[in-house]
Amino acid sequence: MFRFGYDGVMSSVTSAGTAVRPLRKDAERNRALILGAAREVYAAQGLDAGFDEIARAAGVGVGTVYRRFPERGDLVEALFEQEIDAVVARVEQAAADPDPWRGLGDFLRWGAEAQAADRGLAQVLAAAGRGHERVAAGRDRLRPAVEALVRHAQQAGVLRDDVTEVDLGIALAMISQLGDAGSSDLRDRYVTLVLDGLAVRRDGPTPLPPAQPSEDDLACVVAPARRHR
Amino acid sequence: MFRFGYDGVMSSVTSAGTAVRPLRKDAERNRALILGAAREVYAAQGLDAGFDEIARAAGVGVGTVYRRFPERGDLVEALFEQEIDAVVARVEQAAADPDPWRGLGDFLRWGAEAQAADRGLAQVLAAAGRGHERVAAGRDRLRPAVEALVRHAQQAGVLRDDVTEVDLGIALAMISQLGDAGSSDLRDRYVTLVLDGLAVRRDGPTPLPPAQPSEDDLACVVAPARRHR
Amino acid sequence: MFRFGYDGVMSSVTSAGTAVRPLRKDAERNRALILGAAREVYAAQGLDAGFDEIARAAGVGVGTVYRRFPERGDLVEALFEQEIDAVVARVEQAAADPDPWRGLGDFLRWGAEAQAADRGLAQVLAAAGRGHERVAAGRDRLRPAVEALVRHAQQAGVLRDDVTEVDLGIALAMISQLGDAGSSDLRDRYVTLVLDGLAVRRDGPTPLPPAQPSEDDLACVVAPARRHR
Amino acid sequence: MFRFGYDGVMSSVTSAGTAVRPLRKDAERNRALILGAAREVYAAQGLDAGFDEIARAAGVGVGTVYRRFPERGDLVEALFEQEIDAVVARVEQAAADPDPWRGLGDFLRWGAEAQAADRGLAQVLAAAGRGHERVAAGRDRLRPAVEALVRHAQQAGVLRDDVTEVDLGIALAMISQLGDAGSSDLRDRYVTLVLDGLAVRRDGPTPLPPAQPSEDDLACVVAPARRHR
DNA sequence: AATGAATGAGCTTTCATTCAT
DNA sequence: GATGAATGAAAGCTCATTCAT
Repeated sequence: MFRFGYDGVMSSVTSAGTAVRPLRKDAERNRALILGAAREVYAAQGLDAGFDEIARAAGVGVGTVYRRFPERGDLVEALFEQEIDAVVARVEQAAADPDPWRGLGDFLRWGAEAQAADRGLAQVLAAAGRGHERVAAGRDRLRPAVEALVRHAQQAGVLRDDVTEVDLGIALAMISQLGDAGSSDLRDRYVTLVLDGLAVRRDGPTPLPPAQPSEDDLACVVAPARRHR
Repeated sequence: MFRFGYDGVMSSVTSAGTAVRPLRKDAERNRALILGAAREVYAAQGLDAGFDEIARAAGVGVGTVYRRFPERGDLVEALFEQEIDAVVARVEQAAADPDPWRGLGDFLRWGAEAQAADRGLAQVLAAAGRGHERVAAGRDRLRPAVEALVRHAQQAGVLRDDVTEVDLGIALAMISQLGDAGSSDLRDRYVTLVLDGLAVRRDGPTPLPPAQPSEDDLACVVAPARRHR
Repeated sequence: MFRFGYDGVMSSVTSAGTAVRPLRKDAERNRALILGAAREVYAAQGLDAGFDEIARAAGVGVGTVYRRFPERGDLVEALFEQEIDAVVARVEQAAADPDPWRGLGDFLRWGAEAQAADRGLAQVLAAAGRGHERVAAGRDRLRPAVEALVRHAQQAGVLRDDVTEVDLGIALAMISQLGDAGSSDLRDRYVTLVLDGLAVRRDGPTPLPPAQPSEDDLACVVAPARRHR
Repeated sequence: MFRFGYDGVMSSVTSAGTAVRPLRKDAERNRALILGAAREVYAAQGLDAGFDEIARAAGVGVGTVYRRFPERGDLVEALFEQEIDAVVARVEQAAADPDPWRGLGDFLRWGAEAQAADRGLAQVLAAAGRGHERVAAGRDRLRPAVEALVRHAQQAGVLRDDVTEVDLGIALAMISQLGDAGSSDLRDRYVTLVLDGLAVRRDGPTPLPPAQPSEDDLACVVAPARRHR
């Protein structure tokens, strides 16, 4: 589903392969607790959540969070690094689909759901260019996978030739604007619309689920960019 | 261009026609000052800006802002009411275009620019369902105009039949995710993509400006949902 | 005795004569409360005391302290400005003494007591060169008075000619090292020693009070530069 | 010059001769490392420096510092014990000078420099009475030496008869107020002043180096009791 | 015994809202 | 009705000390 589990990779080796001194066992455990809690809290509240709250959710002291992630960006980066793995996996799966168009659609639908379920993920992914080393490294891992997905679909003649890997990322960002309020069906509706825009050619529109968005779906489907308290 | 001017309508009468006790002249003047300042401040900083800042920009005390708009939502609503007029005007202009497809495209392009230029507008529009009375009233004025735009385009056989007025609002919201960092050309690229999705049928893709989004356009085009400090 | 009272000067005019917009009456009252509390707290604990404590002592919220004195230095400066008035007054009184030597001695003895009674004063005076505008202004007011004191004593042929106003300040700083633990008599002992160093010539030592410093007077007379917790 | 070297005395036996269970060899090594580091860190930052910093400088864990010196005072005491040896040596050298006045002066000048060079030493010496057993023991070793110095100078008729060993300690403490900012010459100026106060009689003032303390020497010569941040 | 990770109280600072003037 | 000073809860962060490894 849409939870990104801790991948179990010992953090003594970052995904990029850089070797660092392994953490003590308890420190490692806490690091994992913190990342897990951060994911949960960020998912629910977005990246603005305070360290205090994350610490409480993780069952550790604030100091511990600060020790492990001296600045907020460090935590976001570490989270990004974990989540990027899940995204990469999903992209590769999509690229491997014998029907490239279905693969592409599945990926976008998944992205819509994942971002709807995890407010923080959407922000982290939107930040995919900012931040530094590790985020860059994450993007470096992501890029080839998305490129493959795009290439396959283009070679199959279903995805328009003038879009690139970057465009797919931006499409995902636009889709993330669909918040978590509406139904999954409703989100599909707009993913389908975007997909129709990405298609090489169409003889007619792809049927849009659901039948009709209700009058106040607008009210509820758009991501509450920010509560107006 | 993308500034929404104060429409001059005495606020002693809401657009919906409800009569309320008119404000003293100086109070009315302050109300206008505050709304003007709010638009300016919200445009630059988004709806998170504090009342303090708005008060300073308006040249009044914070207390005055609170008296006039007891809660933040009230101010957003009042702003929405003003801005909705500009949007309505733009939609009507679009609907009047002899070429309905061009009208639709022009409107979306305008919406992309307007929201890029005014961070608060994007949030206000996204909030188009929340809030109560006055927002509802605003939407009531907006709906027919957008419906006309949609109907015209559909009757001309260019806009797919399965989209409604609501879908256009949501499309606008998705587009608002494209922040103000990239070029206008870059924004057009994605508006074009969405338009291609909205078209009834296409024999091929509409050329996308600009030639190619650079690798880090992703970084800069997506609206910084929130700085991660 | 060694308390420096609020001088009652409306703070709408700084001692240096610069005119500023007068504070609202209640703000002025709070300002005075804060300064009074700060003096009390600083006297007892030194300049390291937190704003929280001062706010509590003053009976106002922390925010009020921050509003009035955005950074710690501002508060110290304001305090310095008030206290400098008391010092100037004392110096002038000393300089007016028909017996210049007695005047000088009285002043140093007073300085020893005042600094013993107010740990913060000692630090503020020691800072007499650091800090900025207002401190500089304070020193400018202080200098002529001390110069007069020095000049009178030198013209009377009792104070050595090779010392200046600056030396007196430094002597005071050295004396401040005698904390508040010992008796006033004990402090006098060392003031007398310094005075004997400042005298033009002596046929013999001036009698030192008290008879004999006890073995552990050393322990208790020296200012606890810092508790070793 | 003003560094106090570790005297090499095995600390398994306190200077006072009390036998305690000897430490394991590695523990003993760590103890020495910690003391060395503490001296260095305290010299630079004063006694407020945290155990963390000392541990890092010593290359051991904080826990080790706490095990060896359960409270800060213990470390200060141990340091005092080491440094007292250097002071004793210097006092004895001064007392042995054929010219007792020169000996006394040299000692005070040395004390001024040593304390200026080592912010922690000044505080440790000022603490010469607080703390318990070991400090008392240290003082017991120091006292006779200083008494000898005083006695010699008094017998030679140059040092006033009404001062004692204790007074010399306090004079040193006063001198320590002269920080490390000014020149050595400047410090000499005030040592000379104090010496003039200690002299039995003078026909005139001893020339004070340097010619004139500049206006802002006051600012820089006085030990910054504490930064006001 | 050594280690350094964990702790959490405490201090600083901000800011949305209230309220005395 | 207008003002902006006051408020105090809340968030950020540090650091002396403890304790699991």
